[in-house]
Amino acid sequence: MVKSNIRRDHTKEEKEKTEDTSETQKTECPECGGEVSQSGSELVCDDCGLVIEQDQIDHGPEWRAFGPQERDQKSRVGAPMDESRHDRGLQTQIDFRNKDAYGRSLNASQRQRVERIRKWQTRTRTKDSTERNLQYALSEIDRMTSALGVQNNVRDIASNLYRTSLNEDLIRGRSIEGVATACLYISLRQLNIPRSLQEMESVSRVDKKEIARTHSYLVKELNLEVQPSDPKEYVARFCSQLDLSESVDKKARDILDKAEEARLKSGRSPIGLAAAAIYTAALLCNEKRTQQEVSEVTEVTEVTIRNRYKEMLAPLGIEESEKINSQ
DNA sequence: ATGGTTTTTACTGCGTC
DNA sequence: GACGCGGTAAAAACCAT
Repeated sequence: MVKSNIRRDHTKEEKEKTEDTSETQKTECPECGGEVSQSGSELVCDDCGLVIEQDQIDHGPEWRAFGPQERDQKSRVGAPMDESRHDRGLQTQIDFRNKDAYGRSLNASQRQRVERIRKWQTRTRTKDSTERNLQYALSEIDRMTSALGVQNNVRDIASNLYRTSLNEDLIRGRSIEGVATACLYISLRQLNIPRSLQEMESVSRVDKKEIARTHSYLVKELNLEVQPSDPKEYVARFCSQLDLSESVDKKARDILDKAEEARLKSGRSPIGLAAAAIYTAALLCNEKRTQQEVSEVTEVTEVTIRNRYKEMLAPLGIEESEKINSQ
């Protein structure tokens, strides 16, 4: 039901206020420019009678309540679904106590009955291999997210992704671990908090290669959009791992911006670029870290850092002399 | 499969502390 | 002599064809 009855006799300001919250923003008639008002489920021009909109969608509940208790009774919302549970946290729980709703103990036959129901409840909760698969995968995703120390929303997105790949029958012939890790990897990328394949490998039970393979497979099969990660997304994390100050962090981002202008990014690994930028930035800020130290936390070889660093020096023209001074 | 590009591995030489 | 760093060649990985 549309709240037309309230509309009619409102003063102008109040009318505008209510219109803001509703889905219609039109205040004047497109034909004659006259004032528009709500009539039943239609939006009608007061002057010419033109029906501007009909069959509007009411986003409110379809029931009516005449008091708080009634509202509580009729409301059907409850705890949110939890994507990280194999049944989204919607399973039925049967109390372990042998008491009825009033707290009285059950008699022998009732107790037997309840025990039988309870037994089947736990048996059917994870009813087939699919559900067991899901349960295992989700617990793995959970384990890996906490091992990586990222927020729980990542876990939910990864869980959801795993669920859809399971529904699409993409797991067949692949390890549950591999797919679970790939899902997590993709989710992290989508949320712009990327982790390198090495980092994924360190928390997963499968090797880098399989993660990468499964990742590209999932991306292809599910038509996901996973754009290459931005080197800047790694900077903050690596900087703090290296105990570098804010200014280095900022400098490294500047360097990456300049590197982008100089078209140095294409084809190069984002992490390699980030590593070199951090190395250079630390050098310029007199908080020097050795190539080896940077290499250790970024898991990029010193050779790559050197090569990127060398390339970056040219576009940073001014910086080169500075660098020579500091040495 | 293949060829081109990038990264890694492994090693050497140079200068500095 | 250990260390940081720059360089190199070859292997491995990666990518598009």
